[in-house]
Amino acid sequence: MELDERDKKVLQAVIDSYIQTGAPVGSSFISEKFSLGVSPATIRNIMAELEEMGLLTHPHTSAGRVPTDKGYRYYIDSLISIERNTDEISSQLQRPVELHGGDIEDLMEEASQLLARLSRYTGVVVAPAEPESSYKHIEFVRLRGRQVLIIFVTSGGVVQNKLIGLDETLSQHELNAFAAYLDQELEHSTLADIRQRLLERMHEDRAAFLRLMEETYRASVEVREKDKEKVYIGGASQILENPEFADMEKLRALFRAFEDKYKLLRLLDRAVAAEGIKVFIGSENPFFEMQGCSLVVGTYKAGGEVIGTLGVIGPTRMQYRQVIQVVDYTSRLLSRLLSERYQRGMIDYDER
Amino acid sequence: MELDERDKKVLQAVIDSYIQTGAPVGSSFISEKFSLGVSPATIRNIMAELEEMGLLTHPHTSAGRVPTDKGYRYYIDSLISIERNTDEISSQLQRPVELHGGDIEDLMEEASQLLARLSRYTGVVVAPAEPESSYKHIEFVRLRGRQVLIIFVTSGGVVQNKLIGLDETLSQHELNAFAAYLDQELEHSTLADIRQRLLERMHEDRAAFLRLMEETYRASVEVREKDKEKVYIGGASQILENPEFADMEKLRALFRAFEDKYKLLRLLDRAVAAEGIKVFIGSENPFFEMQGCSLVVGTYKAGGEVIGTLGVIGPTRMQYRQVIQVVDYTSRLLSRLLSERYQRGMIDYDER
DNA sequence: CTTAGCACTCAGATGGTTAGAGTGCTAAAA
DNA sequence: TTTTAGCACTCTAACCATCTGAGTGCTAAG
Repeated sequence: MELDERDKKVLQAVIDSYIQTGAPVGSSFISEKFSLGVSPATIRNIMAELEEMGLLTHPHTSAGRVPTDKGYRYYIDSLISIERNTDEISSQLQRPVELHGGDIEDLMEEASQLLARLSRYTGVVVAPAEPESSYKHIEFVRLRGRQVLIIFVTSGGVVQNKLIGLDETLSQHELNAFAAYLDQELEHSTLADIRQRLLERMHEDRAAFLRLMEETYRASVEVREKDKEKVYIGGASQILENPEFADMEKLRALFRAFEDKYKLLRLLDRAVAAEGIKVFIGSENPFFEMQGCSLVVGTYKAGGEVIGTLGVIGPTRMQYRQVIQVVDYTSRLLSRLLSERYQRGMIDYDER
Repeated sequence: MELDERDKKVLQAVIDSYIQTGAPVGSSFISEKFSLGVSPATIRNIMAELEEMGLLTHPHTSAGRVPTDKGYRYYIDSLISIERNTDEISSQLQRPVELHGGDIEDLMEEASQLLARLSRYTGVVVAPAEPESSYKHIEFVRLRGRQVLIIFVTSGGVVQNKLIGLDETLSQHELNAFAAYLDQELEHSTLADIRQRLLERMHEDRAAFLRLMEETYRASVEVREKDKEKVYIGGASQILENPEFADMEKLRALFRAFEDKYKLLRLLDRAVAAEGIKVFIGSENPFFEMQGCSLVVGTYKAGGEVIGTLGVIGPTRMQYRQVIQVVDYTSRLLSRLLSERYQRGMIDYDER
């Protein structure tokens, strides 16, 4: 695909205009608004070339040109230069953004909403994966009656809790003893190990604690599941502002996709590999069979390590330049906050 | 408002038909399909009366009749008899529904999705309020480096956790001692008391624990906030299936309302007072300024006490009879599960 | 290689006509 | 007095024809 300078300029002009207005772009429009110093006729010739290469299309004979997915791809890969300039975004905000979620869940929720607010599309954040978490601590708290609260803590700081009712009364003392026993038995085990060992123990141990073990086992399973599932979506309603979603069929498909968190997750996770920001355009993505939708994904880190992904979903006709900046900005912001929070006292982060 | 038997039958016929088809109902249609033994002309006269009373309207001169909000109100209050018959719903399901969420959050999420699935509209569940929770237990777990996990447990079994980084290293031993100290100090205090006392102590105590106290204080504040906020919405996309939401403006307003959880919460909470099932039609509700939307709300209980609300949001033209049954069914189901879960060993619930 | 000129195409707007559904009213029938 | 048949009237939605304008593609001249 060899485009000379002028071809590139025309392609860029068409895509920029189309992103702006949403209407097919005609040759005379380009010739007038962009000072390329050539007549509409020449522009037409170039457009015809670009169409031949599959970068533009025609809705119908007498309409202007519209970018294809391939066109957007080229646009993003070669034409726009993204300024990694957080200042530009910061200055758009009346006051510096603050995320202050008390716990991680709140923080993720807020981050997804921030993405939505800044981009005017829909924000998505996938909670940190906890791949190598191991056993840290268990606690049984006796509440009124025979209720016992199981609190299961992993080395990564993930807490799974579960309220159960026992068939017989156990004192707090007995519970503590049993917790201490488990702490000792399971120290440093991985989640998989824990499950294995608990199963073994359940065949030997006293009946009184059987139920506790059983439930601890379940809690350990749920740690994994819970973590896997968490996808935060912010500003889903914003996407309705875009005229491209006037079509009910499309809209329904999109919202169903939002509800199918598992698919979204797989989609977002593909971006984890690389550290930069990735853009998936329209049909490019096999997991998200949504025509007309693009996705801008980035990652966030804590303590120098990539631990999760976040991004923006919008129509293919998206303000890519701005959105890429927004994702970049938010990913840095979130990374900084997480690092501050987790590592205070260990590492000094001073990139404010 | 005195309607004789025949008037009522006509009103019911009109509303039933309209709910079914979504199209304005004409006099001849009623006369034919419902065996009232009168001619269309008579039906027309009756319809005119009903219109005068504000129970029906006219989209335009030559169209059939459509119920007004007032009409629906009358319909629900006086015309439909709801069979509290869970069998009818159960038999609609291929297999009995099961909710099996590991923790409460999962359970609520599943319940909202169940509501949506059964009703074909959108399900909403408000998490149990924890009005009178008091202090139960605190735990500090040392993770790697200077990270400490604070686990704050209330008497109701709500767990708030928070990961912090300290400026200096404290041993697990020291942490335990401090936790024991707090356990003793704060035993049986209400949340408000705790905050009060922590603030007092923070002026006296050793600097080393100051940070811990501070964060414990914050955690106690967040328990409250976290609880307040949780609204689970299931099947929001389902509402798109209804033709009445083809109007983008309406749709946007609705989805924005879904995102404004706080408002939803206030709306749902109004239903807590009474135990039965309530229906809010269209404009009847001041908090939810949505024309064209109705809400069917119920409550759920644990151990005989009402602890939360749940409901279905759909268009005013809603299958009320079915939805009321669905809400009733789900509320019983959820109540039973919660009771089993919380109270196992204390009370025997055997209404399966 | 560029550009002016021109015929051609097609979507979308405009407007008039028609068919059909359903009403309200009146006067006759029960 | 109530019900009903009959009929004129109203309004929507669908259909069709027409028109306009935007924008193209092609050709031939610059």
